[in-house]
Amino acid sequence: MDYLQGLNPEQKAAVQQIKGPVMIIAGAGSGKTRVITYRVAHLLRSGVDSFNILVLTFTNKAAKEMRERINHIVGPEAKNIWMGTFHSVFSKILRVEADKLGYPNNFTIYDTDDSKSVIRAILKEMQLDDKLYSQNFVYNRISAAKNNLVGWQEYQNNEQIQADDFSSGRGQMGKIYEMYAQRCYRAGAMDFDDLLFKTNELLKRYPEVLNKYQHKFKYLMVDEYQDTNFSQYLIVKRLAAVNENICVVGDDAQSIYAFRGANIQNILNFEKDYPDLKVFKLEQNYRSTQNIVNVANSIIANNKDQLKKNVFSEKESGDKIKVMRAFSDNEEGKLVADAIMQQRSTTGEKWNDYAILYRTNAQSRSMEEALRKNGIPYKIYGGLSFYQRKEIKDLIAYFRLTFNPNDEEALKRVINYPKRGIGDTTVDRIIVAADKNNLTPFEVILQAPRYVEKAPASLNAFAAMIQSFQVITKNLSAYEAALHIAQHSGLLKDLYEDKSVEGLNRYENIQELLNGIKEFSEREDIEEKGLDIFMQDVALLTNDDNDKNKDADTVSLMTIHSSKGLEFANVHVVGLEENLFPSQMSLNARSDLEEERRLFYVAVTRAERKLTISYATSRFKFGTLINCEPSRFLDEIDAKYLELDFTAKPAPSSSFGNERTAWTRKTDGQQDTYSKPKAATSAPVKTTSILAKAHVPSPGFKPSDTSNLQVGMEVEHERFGFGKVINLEGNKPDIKATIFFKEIGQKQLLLKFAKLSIVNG
DNA sequence: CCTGGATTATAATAA
DNA sequence: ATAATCCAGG
Repeated sequence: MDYLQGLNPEQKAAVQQIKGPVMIIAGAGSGKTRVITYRVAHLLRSGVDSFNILVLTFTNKAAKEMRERINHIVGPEAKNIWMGTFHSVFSKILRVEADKLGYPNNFTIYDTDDSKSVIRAILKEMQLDDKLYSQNFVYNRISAAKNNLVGWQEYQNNEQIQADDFSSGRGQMGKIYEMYAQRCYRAGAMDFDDLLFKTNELLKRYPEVLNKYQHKFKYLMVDEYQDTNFSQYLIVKRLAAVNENICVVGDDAQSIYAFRGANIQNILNFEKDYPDLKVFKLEQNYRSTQNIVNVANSIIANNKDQLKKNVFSEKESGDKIKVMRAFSDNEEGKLVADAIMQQRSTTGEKWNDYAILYRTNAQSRSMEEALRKNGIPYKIYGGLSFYQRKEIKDLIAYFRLTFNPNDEEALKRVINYPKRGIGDTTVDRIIVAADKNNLTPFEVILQAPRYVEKAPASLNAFAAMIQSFQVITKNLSAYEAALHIAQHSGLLKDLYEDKSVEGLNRYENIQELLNGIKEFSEREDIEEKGLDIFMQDVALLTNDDNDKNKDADTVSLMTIHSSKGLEFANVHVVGLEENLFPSQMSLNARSDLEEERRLFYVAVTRAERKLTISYATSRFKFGTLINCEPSRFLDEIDAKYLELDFTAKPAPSSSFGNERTAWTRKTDGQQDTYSKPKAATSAPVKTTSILAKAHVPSPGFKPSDTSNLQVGMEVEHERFGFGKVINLEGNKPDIKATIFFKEIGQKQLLLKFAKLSIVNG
């Protein structure tokens, strides 16, 4: 097959330029993926060994799609090509080389939750103001530092950074960063940013390792180059330094990951780093109608920072862009669902031809509800992934602990789940002892009586259980090992006994995970199939988990970020409101606002034939109804491309009770936002705490020994006041007393907890 | 040590 | 609206 046919001259030139540095500036819909896949095919056809090619992408979705397409063109040889996200490719390399950096080769990968949990623990220990040092702020600050290759030592020694931190009253940041790095190191764990940060360290400190990979990856390709951060940029630069066969593909207009440290300068840097590079510009859009492309161009024209290019379409001009106004978020969902319903019935398109794109995951709810009411099948991409569910994380934490007992976050997660009588107090003592004696928490537990006061016997049992897992999993397949751990940890039983709907669901999820592991055990295309191997990639998996419904005909719902690279015949972009899109957080800096605008550009350019934009004049946020203004982005579009549809009327009262109340409320003139009144009944009931404080204990109040308490005795309780014992029941440590208090009436108390002073007996 | 109700923070985007 | 966290009470 001649793969060069069907490419336009510029595309063809880019595909054929396989030597030296190449930059492809690819406008939206210009056949970028096509060029990359064909270029790989061309490399192979030109005699390049498939083992010498590395293709880097940003999302799992992109990597997967690219692999499928390359498979399709070049056949089984595609398997040998290294292809994946930055994170997955370099975690594989670190698995081989980690010992050089002092990490175990089976290091754990901490996900964002793990990282934040470590930070939370550190902040608590340091007793810092959690307003000033919020978990998110600290996390983002450390992440940004790592993405710019600033380690904790440099962080502490950098005057500029220190000055910034001190002036914002956060002088302890450097110390927190240090502790965080050391905690992770002690736990044998790398966070997401470490996967890139440590790769840089590796390539910098070990020239022979760098050399090895420079010669392995003789040909590099990087997709979405505009989204690389400094850390990624430097890895690529280092790897490419010898052969300089590097091809980057990107579109500055679609740079939407600055929040993750992406630096649009990397595209400009590229020209400086490789003065003899060849640049190709793909400007013809093959995806969308002229109207859609024109609208996109008119949007992006509002940005100052951009490379010059002229994206154009030669398709028909197409429909105008429809703008719908709704009165609430729920009504917006209804309008969208109705529009899809109606259009599909006249055109006979498939559900697959429709996508709903939004700025934030939280907006999916009103859309989902409306689709469900109309019986429209849909699939949500992104959001909470399968591997982020609590029960899945719990079981995986057991796996993690088995292979890396120093994994502190996994330990904290399961040490008392299912309940085995090891409470927070004991865990805190273990951590303190670990810090003091420079041990890992698990090492402390192994010698609990020596380090931990009042160590419960269950600690021993717990350690023994984990050790038994370590032994047993050695000789079992991944599936058998996983099942063994699920059963013997007690987790499976705990979930089985929960007969609630959610409990049933959780149990099924565990079964699903086990099934997934079983499939992995039975794969024939890989050599090693232990549970430890399965575990290596789990932290990097996102939602493309078990796509058993992959081919189902459904409407797609996703954030604009995750829609990048995809295309749909009909696209609804919803929630075009000030403070939502553009996001409120973006209004302070021009650069942030421009990124929002590029995001809007990405959204618009997903559409092939029909684009519909909508906004609501009010929506619920944090359970409160707020008023919304239409987005400034709407004003930026030349009106000649738009068709306004403001026919929607406020919904009738019956189905939108909430809103009706809200509107009525508003006309009171009392308030312009409205939240549901607190349940009226709750007001007068605040029993114990209010009443209890009414009693002032007698001076010199001291709890008595109540082991010989008898019915009829009079006692005083610190808060409940004076009372008389009217009944005693139960056995020794759990004796329950029924006492009639003068002020508040009858109460039942457990003697081992209640502090009672015997007044007379 | 454990539980459930009250209180509080949270929703900007992804690996 | 809801998940995480806190805290009193058992």
